[in-house]
Amino acid sequence: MPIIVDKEKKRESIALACRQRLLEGDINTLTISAIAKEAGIGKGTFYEYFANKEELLFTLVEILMHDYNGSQEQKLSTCETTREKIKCFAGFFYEEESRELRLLYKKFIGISLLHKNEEMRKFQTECLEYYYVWFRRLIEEGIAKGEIIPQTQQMAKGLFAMAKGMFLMAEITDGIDDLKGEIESFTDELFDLVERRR
Amino acid sequence: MPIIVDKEKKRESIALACRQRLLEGDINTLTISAIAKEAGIGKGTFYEYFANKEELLFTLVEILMHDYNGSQEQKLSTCETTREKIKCFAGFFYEEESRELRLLYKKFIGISLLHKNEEMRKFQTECLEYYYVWFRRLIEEGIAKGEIIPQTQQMAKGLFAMAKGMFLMAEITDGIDDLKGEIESFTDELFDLVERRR
Amino acid sequence: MPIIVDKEKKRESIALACRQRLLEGDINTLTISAIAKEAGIGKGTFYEYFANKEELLFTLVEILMHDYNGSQEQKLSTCETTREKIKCFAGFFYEEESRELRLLYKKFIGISLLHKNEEMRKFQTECLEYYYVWFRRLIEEGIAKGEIIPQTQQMAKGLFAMAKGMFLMAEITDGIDDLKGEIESFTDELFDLVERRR
Amino acid sequence: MPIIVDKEKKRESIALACRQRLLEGDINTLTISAIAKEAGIGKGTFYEYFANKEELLFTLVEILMHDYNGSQEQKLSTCETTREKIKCFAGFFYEEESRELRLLYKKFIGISLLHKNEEMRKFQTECLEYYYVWFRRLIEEGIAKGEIIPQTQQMAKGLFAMAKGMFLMAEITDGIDDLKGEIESFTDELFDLVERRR
DNA sequence: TATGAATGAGCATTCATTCAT
DNA sequence: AATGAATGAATGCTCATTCAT
Repeated sequence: MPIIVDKEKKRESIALACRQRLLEGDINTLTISAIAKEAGIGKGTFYEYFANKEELLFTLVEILMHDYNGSQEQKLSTCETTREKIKCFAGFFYEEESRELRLLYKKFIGISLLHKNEEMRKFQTECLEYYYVWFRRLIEEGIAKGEIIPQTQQMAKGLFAMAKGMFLMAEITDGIDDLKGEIESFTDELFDLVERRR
Repeated sequence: MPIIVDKEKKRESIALACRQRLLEGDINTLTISAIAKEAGIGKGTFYEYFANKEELLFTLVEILMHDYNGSQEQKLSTCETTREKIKCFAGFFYEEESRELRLLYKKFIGISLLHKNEEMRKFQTECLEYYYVWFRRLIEEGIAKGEIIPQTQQMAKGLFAMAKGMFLMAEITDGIDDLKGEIESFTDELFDLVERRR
Repeated sequence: MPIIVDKEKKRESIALACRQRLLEGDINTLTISAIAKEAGIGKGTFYEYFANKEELLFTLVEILMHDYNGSQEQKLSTCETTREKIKCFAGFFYEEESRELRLLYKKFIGISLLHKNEEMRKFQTECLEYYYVWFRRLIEEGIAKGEIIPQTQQMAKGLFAMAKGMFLMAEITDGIDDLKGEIESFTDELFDLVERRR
Repeated sequence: MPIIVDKEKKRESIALACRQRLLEGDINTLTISAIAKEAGIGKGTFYEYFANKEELLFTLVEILMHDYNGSQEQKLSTCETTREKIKCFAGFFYEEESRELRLLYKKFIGISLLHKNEEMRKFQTECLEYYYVWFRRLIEEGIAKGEIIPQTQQMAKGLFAMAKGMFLMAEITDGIDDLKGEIESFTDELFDLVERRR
């Protein structure tokens, strides 16, 4: 009888084996040979589990994202005010905890900007949707609790975009020294304006 | 008597010759051979004017940016309110006029996110500074004229980041249908909050 | 009690399972993986029944040839004159009935021409002998019945070669539109010359 | 100023350098690396002159064919009767002189039978046409000179096909010991039948 | 007996870069 | 100054075959 392997488990283990290399270098630097060596498998074996290098990247992001989401959900539940929750949420862009995922995400965006890859686009859209829905729910709760004014709802996407834009600017220029400060201060300013005075 | 060629002029003409190809495809797609053919020069000649492909890209962006800045300056001078000026400024991210420059800029960011290129980083920082200074001046003028409240100053970077983040999200996902609308509506909401009632 | 499988039966069923794929594509296109999938067996199992892909091809040709020979024998028995019999015999090269076998045979010849494969050569020789003996018997009968002159005997191989050559030319060039017509007309011309006037 | 090479000359020299290898082995055996080594060039250089391996094969056949055609034309001019000319023509299939070309031609047919290659088909059709036209002219001359009866014209293609079929059978089976004898004897038999008695 | 996971040798192809002229 | 012929390192990918179970 043949050896039966848990394909999904092995996929993940291969992806995880490349984690360090993928964080350090560019995906183009990571050759199939290197992947195979890193994962301790043969070159041909890689293709038994992935159709191409991009798929490996997807898999890795999915794993890291799944892990992160869990811990993030917990963290959010400890926040009291909406303002805190938003800040906690934005922590993705600067907290140590999400460093790896962030690094990968950054590269993801890079690839997306350079290549017209439909798979990638779909994946990015899904990620965005996922977090955006989450984010909007925070705002809704804030409004429901009377913490913030309803107009804030319209600003949700913009607030979200601000954090992302800030992060990316920080990544590619020397113009932003204190990313956390910048994001939080903008958020605070905005909240000072939209929060109901009580 | 040797023909004296204006090195800089030739550099520009070579870069400009690749404009179309660079807009359409990825920079990796554009081989040195293709550049040479496109510019009507020999492959070896390329290396007389550029050290590598990135340099050609820099040159092209500089040219397009220079052109754009001129027309943008004019346009801004016709705006009356600060709010209008900001919107006009953000037009970079969606106006037809800046389409080409935007496309290139997008690819620029992509490359910057993927590779640790010091040259690139410097260039990006300069670009950012250039526009950011400009942008802040708009805000300052608005405050001076009493159109907006002083706190807006602190929000300048964030507003700027929002537009950029919005643009990039639109580029890599299907989640933003109406980029112009999104940017303008956030700007409007914010201005409604920060504008001094007169 | 182990299940006793008729090895030969299984060989045939595997070969037959690949019939379609073998007719459509090149033998190099048909990978061992594909064979296994097509036959619903494991890749390793293939090697239990065949030493290599060529063997599978042999088996398939043998099966189809055996079937064809049966029906051909019947058909020949309904022909009256030797001329008709020869034509019926040559039908192999253009009749719908033998299409599949012909297609495979063609590929067989292709392989034989490209590779020095002793197995293949033996197989081809046997096939040739088989048909040639048959063919010569037809001629002999014709002579015995007084339909054709004895010299025809010497021409048997040539007539046979003509049909094959015609077929192969038709397969590899656009120079022969009406294969059946060409073969029959040559045969007729020849028979007009060799037939005893009665 | 750059080095200017006669592209056509170099193409031919590369093709010729592979002559031996191509005659000995299969075209699949001849890797690009081997070609490069054989021709004393770099692997990349091969692609400067040929789009793929098939093109190299074409080129080689064209060269050999061109050479052969010249000497064949001469030989034919020394034949007196049409019968002799036909035999001389058929010499292609067994004379020592055409051995190399024949070997290549055989492989050509093999490839054509195995793959649906439009380029190849075109090439084969052209070769066939070329020789066939030549062959038919021989027959026409024979008729004009009153050596053979007009019906022979109709048999031209068949005679041609016979020689080819005979040759191919000889190549792939052990059934034909004396190719020259077989072709000549069939031709003789036929000529005895079609030649005007004088 | 049957299997399918694992493998790695092997190949075509690309392209930045060099350098003789 | 300009050129383009030459190059070979580098890479993604395929697939027949093996073998532990």
